[in-house]
Amino acid sequence: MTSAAKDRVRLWLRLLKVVRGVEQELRDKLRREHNTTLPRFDVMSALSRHPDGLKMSQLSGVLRVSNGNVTGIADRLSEEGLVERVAVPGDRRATMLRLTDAGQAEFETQARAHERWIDEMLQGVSPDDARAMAERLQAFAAAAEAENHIRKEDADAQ
Amino acid sequence: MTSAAKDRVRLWLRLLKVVRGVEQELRDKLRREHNTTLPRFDVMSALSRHPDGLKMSQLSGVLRVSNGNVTGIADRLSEEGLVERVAVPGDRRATMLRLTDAGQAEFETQARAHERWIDEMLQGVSPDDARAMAERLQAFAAAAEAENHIRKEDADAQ
DNA sequence: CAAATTTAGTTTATGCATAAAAGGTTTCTG
DNA sequence: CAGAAACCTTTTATGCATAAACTAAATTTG
Repeated sequence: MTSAAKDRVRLWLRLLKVVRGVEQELRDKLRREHNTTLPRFDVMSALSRHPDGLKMSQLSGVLRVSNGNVTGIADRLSEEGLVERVAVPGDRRATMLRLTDAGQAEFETQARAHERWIDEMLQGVSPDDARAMAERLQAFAAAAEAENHIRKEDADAQ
Repeated sequence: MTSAAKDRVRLWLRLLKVVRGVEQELRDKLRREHNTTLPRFDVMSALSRHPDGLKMSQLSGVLRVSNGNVTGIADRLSEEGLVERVAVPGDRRATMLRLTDAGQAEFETQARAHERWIDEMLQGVSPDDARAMAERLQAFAAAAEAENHIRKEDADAQ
């Protein structure tokens, strides 16, 4: 392994460790404090950015997960009255998923906590460092997109 | 949200996107080219660093996953003859898990490919940038460990 | 327009992940 | 040393993730 390869592998292992650690902490907090999960939060977050709702296939496209996956999460959120399935006029195959009023209110609470947790957990990163690293990552992601065909944009972008 | 919080949240979203992208690519390659998965690779990697084997509880500790989780992965690897359960003399509750010769050979092949993939995917990061980011992440992880109680070391460290 | 194809969503089978309960063993302790 | 406590692993129940099969509806096309 060349020295450059070693540097890259080391970076990857650090990235993985930090991201997994923060993600695990977020999962724990969501479970303990809001009785929910990251996948459920992600679904509600996507729906919150599309107040008119999203078709199931659009939702799985935005979240980059499989169709069948979204079915199950939507089932459970729907049982709790946080989302609802709405028929699409003119296409009886499709259904829209959208937040109920209760779901919208619940999500806003969760989203505020989510931002706060991230800011707290990343206190050890100065704003300057945060901007610098975000820029490097952005450049890398753009290059990877072009070259390695790693999937594009959206997801949870602000 | 303060400007500093915005910078941190933006950094987090970028980190998540990049790490998920690379991880997904690794999962796909492991599946397509070696007919295995990241959790299986992680188990074999840990065992490879402990040639005398690890007790199930040590293994779940090192990998930071639950006990029951390791049971299932060990079952499947064992069915394929890649790992074996060995009785622990003097403690009939415990079992050691260790790589078979076939498992060790298979892991070495996979590990070489794994390193190569990472180096390829991270070509867009210069060795200097890689070292700089790794150092920042290391400092952050150390601070988080002390303050936020995010779990400690080992995992897949070189 | 009828048959073939494509599209939208769910269902099924499998694997990974957890928490909680259950099963034996070992160790502690009165 | 006998009962209690702690320990090690597996089992069970639930949720997320995929791929592949399936159902139903819309679209294409001969």
